[in-house]
Amino acid sequence: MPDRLPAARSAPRTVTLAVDVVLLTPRGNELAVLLVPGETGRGARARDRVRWVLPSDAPRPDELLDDTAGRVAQDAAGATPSLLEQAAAVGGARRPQDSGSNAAQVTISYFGLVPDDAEANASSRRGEWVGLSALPALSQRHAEEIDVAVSAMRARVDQQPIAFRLLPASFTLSELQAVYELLLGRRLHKASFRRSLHASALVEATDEWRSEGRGRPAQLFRYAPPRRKRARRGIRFDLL
Amino acid sequence: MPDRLPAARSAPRTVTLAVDVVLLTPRGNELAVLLVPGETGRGARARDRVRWVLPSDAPRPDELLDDTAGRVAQDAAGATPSLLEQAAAVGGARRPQDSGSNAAQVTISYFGLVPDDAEANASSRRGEWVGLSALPALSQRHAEEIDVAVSAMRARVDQQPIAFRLLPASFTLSELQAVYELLLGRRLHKASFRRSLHASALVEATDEWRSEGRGRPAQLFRYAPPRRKRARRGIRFDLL
DNA sequence: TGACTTTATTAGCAATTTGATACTAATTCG
DNA sequence: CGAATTAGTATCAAATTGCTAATAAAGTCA
Repeated sequence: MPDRLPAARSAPRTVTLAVDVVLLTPRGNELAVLLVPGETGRGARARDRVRWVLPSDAPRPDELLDDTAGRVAQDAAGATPSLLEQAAAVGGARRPQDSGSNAAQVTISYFGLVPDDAEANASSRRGEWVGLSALPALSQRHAEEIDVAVSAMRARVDQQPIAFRLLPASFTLSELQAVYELLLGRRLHKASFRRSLHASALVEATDEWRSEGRGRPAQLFRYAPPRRKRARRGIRFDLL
Repeated sequence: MPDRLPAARSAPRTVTLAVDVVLLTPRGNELAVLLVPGETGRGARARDRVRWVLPSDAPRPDELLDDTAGRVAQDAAGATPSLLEQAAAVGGARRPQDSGSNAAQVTISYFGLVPDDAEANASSRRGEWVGLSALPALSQRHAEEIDVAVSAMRARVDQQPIAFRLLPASFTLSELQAVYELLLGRRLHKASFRRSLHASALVEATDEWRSEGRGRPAQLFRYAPPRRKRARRGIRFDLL
């Protein structure tokens, strides 16, 4: 009944845009996220204790968002993430703490995975890997972004074969299971894990074995996705 | 080895921001998406046939992205969507076709669900509901957005109880199954559907029944989510 | 009214999948 | 050699699933 708004898009509004990246890597028994030192400000007020922030930058002219995320990740981790996907976009309203800027702030947040070995070779890493269970004080926004990123990653774990992105070309089944447990944050049943893995034919055995100190040597496998139609299952109400 | 980029975020860059909304509603045997007539331009070149576009607008000053999406949806559908979630953000690079604008374009795309009955009461709808199987010619970008939105919606179907958003407070189990089949785009087995639904205890029976023409009357149920821990299942390699 | 159609709901059952425990295999350590 | 350790399997009961069919409660129509 009240006046309708015009169909045409209103005049474009300018905002400042930031691309944040939540990089995750295996670290011992849990996932770690890459944090970089926050800006301490030119004034260098010494009493300000170091705050940690997520790697972030604005897109450069004519740079695609995905490319910005890749650049931010490469710059911060000193390595190319083996997976980098968009997690969310937040904001719109003006942020009061953005003193000096009158524009609203929009943040596009990405999550990425960095394999262990890529990290080891990183010659130019900025920031530190911090275990998820021992995060320092972060801004509310960054803490939420990490939560959202981890959730988005976990939601993709059994939709896409992202676990293999954290492993080298050949790996043992125990390593694969450990990656899954790390990504999901819970233990998995060994026999069931191997049974469904074999049934899926996602991996193929190589003729190599690796002896890792004590215990029986493990056979090495490689990721070899079959090209078949995915079977459709019933609804999973138990996930609701 | 090469010079590292400075840690500090580079100077904020302004972009124009658009929020697109992919609204979906049940329509007979399939889902329909809400399209609005495209801008024909001031010059009104008559030979330009009407093109359809997704409802879209730029955020207003100090408006959160989610609020922008809600406003665009309300304005286009004449009703409030019962679900509205962010699907993706794309862009970054300058779009050549944006003549007159030098800024890059970023689009945040949302998907939403509009129940049948809300739609019926819509007094001020703009645009038309078009079945997904009979979409008119759309821009590449809008066609992709619809695909992404439908995929994002389907990915959430068995993660969140979004199916109930398309139904009134009480409904028959056949209606519920029909909604699921519509959302997922495939048929479901009746007995299995009811069995797992009952096992989940997501719905509770009312003492009402509805007679819908011929056939045995169906009992009405209401959505009554239990507050319990979700059971964790094994990995689903068969989805990869 | 009474047979027939239609839709809802439930039973029964075979096949598959899952979770748990235990068992065998191959290696290092002492 | 024997204990400890890690890898990989076997076995089995319980739970889940897909399917067919039975039963229930209406309408339709001769």
